[in-house]
Amino acid sequence: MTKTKTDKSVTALPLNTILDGDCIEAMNALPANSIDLIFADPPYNLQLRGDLHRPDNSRVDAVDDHWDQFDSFKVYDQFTRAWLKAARRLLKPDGALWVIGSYHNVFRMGAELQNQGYWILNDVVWRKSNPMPNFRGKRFTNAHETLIWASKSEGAKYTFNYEALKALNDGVQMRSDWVIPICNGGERLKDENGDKAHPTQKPEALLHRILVGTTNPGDVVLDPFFGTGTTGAVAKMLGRDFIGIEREESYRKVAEKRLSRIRKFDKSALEVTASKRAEPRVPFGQLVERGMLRPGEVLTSMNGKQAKVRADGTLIGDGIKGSIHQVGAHLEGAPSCNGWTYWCIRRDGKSVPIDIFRQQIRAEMNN
Amino acid sequence: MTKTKTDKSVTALPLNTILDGDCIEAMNALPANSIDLIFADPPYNLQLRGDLHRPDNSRVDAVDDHWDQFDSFKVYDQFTRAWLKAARRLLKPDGALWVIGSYHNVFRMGAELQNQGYWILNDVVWRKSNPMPNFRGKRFTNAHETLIWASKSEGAKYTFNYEALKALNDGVQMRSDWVIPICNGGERLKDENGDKAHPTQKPEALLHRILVGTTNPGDVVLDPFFGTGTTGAVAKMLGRDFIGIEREESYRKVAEKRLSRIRKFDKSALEVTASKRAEPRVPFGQLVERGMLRPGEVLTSMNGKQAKVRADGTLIGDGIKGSIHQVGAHLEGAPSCNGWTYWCIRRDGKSVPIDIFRQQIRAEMNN
DNA sequence: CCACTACATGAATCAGGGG
DNA sequence: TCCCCTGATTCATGTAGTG
Repeated sequence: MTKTKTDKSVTALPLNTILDGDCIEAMNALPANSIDLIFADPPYNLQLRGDLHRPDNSRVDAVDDHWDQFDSFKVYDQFTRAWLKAARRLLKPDGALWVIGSYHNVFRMGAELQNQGYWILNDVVWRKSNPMPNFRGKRFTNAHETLIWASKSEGAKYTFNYEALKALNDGVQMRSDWVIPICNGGERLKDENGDKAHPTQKPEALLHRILVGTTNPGDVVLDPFFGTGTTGAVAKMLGRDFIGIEREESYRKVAEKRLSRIRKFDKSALEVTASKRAEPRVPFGQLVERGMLRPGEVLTSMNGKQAKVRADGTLIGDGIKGSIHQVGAHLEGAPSCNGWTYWCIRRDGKSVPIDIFRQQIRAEMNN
Repeated sequence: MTKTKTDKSVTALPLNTILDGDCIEAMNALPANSIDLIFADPPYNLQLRGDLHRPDNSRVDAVDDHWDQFDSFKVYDQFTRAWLKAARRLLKPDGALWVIGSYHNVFRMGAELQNQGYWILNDVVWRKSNPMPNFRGKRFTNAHETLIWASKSEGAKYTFNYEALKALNDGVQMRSDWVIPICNGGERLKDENGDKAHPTQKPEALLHRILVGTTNPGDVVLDPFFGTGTTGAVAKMLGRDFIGIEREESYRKVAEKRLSRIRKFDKSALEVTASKRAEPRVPFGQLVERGMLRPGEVLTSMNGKQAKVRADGTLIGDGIKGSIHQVGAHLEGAPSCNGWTYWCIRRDGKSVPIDIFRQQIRAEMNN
C-alpha cells in the first residue's frame, strides 16, 4: 500500500521547525509530494534588498552591479523559476500554493506559475485599510498587494472550505478582495532597539483566512521565506503543522521566540462549518426500505408537478421512470435537478421536502 | 526644431475615427511618438471548459467569442509582445499606457510590459460592487479585474492630475483600488435583438477616472481594442481626441452610433463617480481573524448564557452552531437576536459587548 | 404613481464518486 | 480512463409585471 510510504515520508519531515539556509537547497532536501500547502512571500525588489541569490547560490551583489533593467529581470526570473520548481516538487498532487507580491514582481511570478503548469484558482487582492500614502502625490496610493492561489496542476482536488469562509464573511460568499489592516501595533515584532524586526511582516489575519480556507487541521504548511514566522504562528494556533525556511539568523531568532509563545486553539474551536458535500451519501431507496415513504405514494414539487414512488426507489412521472433527480430534471426541462429539495410530501397536513428524511437518517448515522 | 515635425504628424492622425482592421497593422500605419495615452482591453484568453449553470438552472452566457481563442500561452504571448511593441512606438516620450485584464492574462501582460522597457507606475484594482458570484462554491468570487498603468520608460514625465483625482475621491488621495459597478442598465448597449452588443463592455466610470487622472484636454487617446467604444465616448465627453481600432464590423457600427450621440462635457458622466459612504458592514469573522477574539474564547450574555468562538467566526453554544445572531436567538428562544449587543466578553476585568470591536474596526476604515 | 414581487444576468479557467 | 449518476450551488442590480 502507498499508505506506509506516505507515512514514512511524513515522519521524515522536519515538522514545526525552522530550517536554516537557502530556500531552494532546503526545499530540494525535503521529500517530494509531501506538502499540503505552500505560502510564499518572496523578496520583491532585488535592487533594494540584499538577500537575493542566483540558483547556483552565488550571491547577487545588487548594490554594486549596474545591470540594465532587462538583466536584472532576467536574474529575478531565474530565481523565481528555481524556487517555484522546487516548491512544485514538494507539493502533494492535490496540494496548493499561495504567493504574495506587488507590481514589482507579481506579474513575473504569475507568468512563471502558469508556465510551470500550476493552475491559477484565483488572484486575491489584499486591500490595506491603512496603507502608507503617496507622499509626493505623483501616483495612486499603493493600497493593495496581490496574492495568487494555484493548485499543482489543472484538475487537482484542492482544499477549499467554502462554508467556513462564507461564515467568516457573515454568511456571504467570500470575494477575491480582502480588506485587512497592515501589521502594526502589538502584533508588529520589534528588535532589541525597538525597531521593526522585519520590513514586511504580514498580518496574522491574512494567514488566518488562507489557512482556515485552504487547509485542514493536521495539514503540513511550508513557508520557504519564513521571515519572522507569521505563517508558522498562525499554523500552530490553528492546529496545522508548519515547516519554515529562513536564511537570516536574526529573523529565525525572532520567529523562534514568537513561536514558543503561541498556543494551539481548542480542538472544538478549530472545527469549522462543513460543506454538505462532506456528508455521507444516502440512497433515496433507503427511505422506501425503511418505510419512511411507501411505494405508490405521490410526491409533489413546489410548482405542482407530481410523481409516484416505486418499490425500487425510482419514481414514475409524466411517463418517465428514473431517479428522483432524473424525473425532476425531466419535468422541469432542466439539465439537472436536486430531487432531495425538489420533491415534497404531505405529512401531518403540511408539505415537507423529502430531504428531512435524509437528514433524519444522517442524524442516526452520527449517533 | 522638432515642433514642426510633431505638428505635422499630429495633423496626419485620423482623429476621432474608428479604424477597421488588425490592431497591430493599424498601429504600425500610424506615425511614431504621436499618442498621449493608450487604453487597451485586449482579449483575456479565458480558458473555459463546459457550460456553467446557475443554481436555478439558467445557463451563464459565457465569453466564447472567436476573438478570445488562443491555442497556447506561447501564441498569446506572441500576440501580446507584438501589440505592446506597436503601442510603444506610437507613444510620445511622456505618454502612458493602461491595460486591463484578469488573472488569465494580466501576469503575462505585466511581465512583457516590463521586458519591453515600459515603467510600471501603479497596478490598480477595479473592485466590482456587483460581480457575478461563484455558482459552484469552488473558489472565491471573482470580484475584481486588474489594470496596469505604465509610462513609456523610466523617468518619463507622465501626466497625473493629482488634485483632480483627490477631488473625485472626496478630498482624499486616490488609492490603487477603485470600487465601480459593472456596466449594466441603461449604459449597457444592446443589439437589435435586445442582447448585449458586446460581451465585455467596460463602464464609463472606469474610463472617466483614467482620462481625468492621466490625460489633459486635447490629448490624443488611442484604444487598439475599441469594441463598442467606451474609451471614445468618454474621451469625447471630456474633450480629448480619440482613435479607435476595431476589426469586428458589428462592434464598429454600434460604436459609431454611440459616439454620434455623445456631446462634450456631458454632465451625467461626471456624476457617475460621486461616491456615497455608508456605514460599512463588518463581518464578525474579522474579529477572529484579527485576533480581537480568539477561537475557543467564551462569550457571555447579560443573562448568563454562554457560547464558544470557533475559527471560522461561528459560535457553538448549547450544542448549536451558527452565527452570533443565530446562536443568541436559539438560546433566547427568540426569532432573532442582535449578536453584536447580546454577546459580551471579559476584558480588563470588565464585561464588554463585542460591538466595541466592531466600532474599532469601523473607526480604522474611516481613516 | 407607488409598493411589491418575479425574473433576468454579469470576462467563469466552477464536481466528484462509483462502476 | 471513461462513462454515468448523484446532487450541490448565487449576489447585486435592473427591469418588467401586478395590484
